[in-house]
Amino acid sequence: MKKFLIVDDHVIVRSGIKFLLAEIYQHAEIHEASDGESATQKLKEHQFDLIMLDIQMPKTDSFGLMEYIHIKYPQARVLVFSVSAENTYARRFMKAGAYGFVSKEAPLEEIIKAINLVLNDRKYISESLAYKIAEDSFAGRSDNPFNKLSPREFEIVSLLLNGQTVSDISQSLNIQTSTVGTHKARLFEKLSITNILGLKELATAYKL
Amino acid sequence: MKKFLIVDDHVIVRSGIKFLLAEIYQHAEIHEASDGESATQKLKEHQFDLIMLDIQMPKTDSFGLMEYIHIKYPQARVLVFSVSAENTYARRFMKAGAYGFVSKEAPLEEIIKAINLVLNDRKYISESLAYKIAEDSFAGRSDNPFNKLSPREFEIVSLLLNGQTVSDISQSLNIQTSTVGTHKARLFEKLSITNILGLKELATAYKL
DNA sequence: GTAAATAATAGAAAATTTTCTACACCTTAT
DNA sequence: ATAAGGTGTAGAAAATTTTCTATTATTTAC
Repeated sequence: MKKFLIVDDHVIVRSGIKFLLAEIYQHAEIHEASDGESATQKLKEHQFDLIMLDIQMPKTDSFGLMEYIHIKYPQARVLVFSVSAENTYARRFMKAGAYGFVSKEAPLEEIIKAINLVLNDRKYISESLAYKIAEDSFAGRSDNPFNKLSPREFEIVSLLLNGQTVSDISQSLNIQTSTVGTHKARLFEKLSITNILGLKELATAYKL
Repeated sequence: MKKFLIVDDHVIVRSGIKFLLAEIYQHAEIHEASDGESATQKLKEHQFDLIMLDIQMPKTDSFGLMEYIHIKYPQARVLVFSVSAENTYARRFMKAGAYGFVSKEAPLEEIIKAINLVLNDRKYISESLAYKIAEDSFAGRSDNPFNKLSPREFEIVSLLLNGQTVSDISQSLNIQTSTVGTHKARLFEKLSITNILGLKELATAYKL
């Protein structure tokens, strides 16, 4: 009989996962924890086969919890859940000993697949995420997308984040607006974003 | 027999709610929609008693959906879900015809209570939220600059923060780009900002 | 019950941004 | 040494956004 632990602060999400697990593993014993503290308590009391860990919990350092589980209970497999398919997090968690990483947005089949694989000691990350990671390391780059930019492009990123418009920038740098436009278009392309908010998000994510 | 519709982009959350509803209402007919489009489709096909609506969905304007439901299917009760207990949103949704507003972080009992009340034509908001709203109106305060905005302006703020351009919005809302432009200019003026990054900052500061 | 303010809407013109194409100048690798 | 690729630059055209002005409801205030 398998033992599961679900760590997530939202009762609705826990129920959803519980329901899902109960469907696949008829005789499973399923426990829940809504924060790091109750999770460590549960870990003391039981020996779990699989831990489903949400990574965004307000009062809990889920990364710390991940490391703790990996050191203290290395036999337990951890499948990490996140709201958005975010590769920065994924890599760190996998490195810290997680066995799988799956987005809450993923279709049911993918989630089930991830659970089954992880329970059989195979690692799992979604295809799109795998692709992203592969793409990054293939380029021999660190994962910081801003490294792809040329000096001039990076300069323009700063000004853009400073709230300057294309024409402001063309004035500051004494170049034509079309030149600024070209730089902007090229850097958006390189960063795979479509608007200033995307840039802001990236900059925040990479603590620029 | 009650008919329910769950609108949420996360399959896990939908399952959680579904499971919960099925427990309380044994013979309920429960439908799901993962975005605005499939939701409107479902609405055409069935007459729902209760609609559980998540307010943060990437590709969907949930506020617009709320208004649409209220106008097109006024008999349907809508219970709005949000990740964080956020009062700015709550008030607007209630005004737009929602019957209840509950946080995903709320304990199960509270969620059940909300569902039951709303199904019996009673409105529901959480105690903490009620308190916040009361506090706000007591102080008669305009502390939150977003309160200065008209409903339409606020709607446009959401879409703008969602990364939509002026023309995207004009399409979504079926109005002219110049109209969107006017709204945008007016709301920028009211919020004393000059660009989208300022809006993003404000939104972050006020936990919008 | 009427006047005044607020809200939602656009048409037209002006301003700005984006796109497309192109060119010269560096590196860099074969 | 030459081709290939990235970089910085724009002109011109196209597309989008902004601004200005104005109309029509709707709400609010007195």
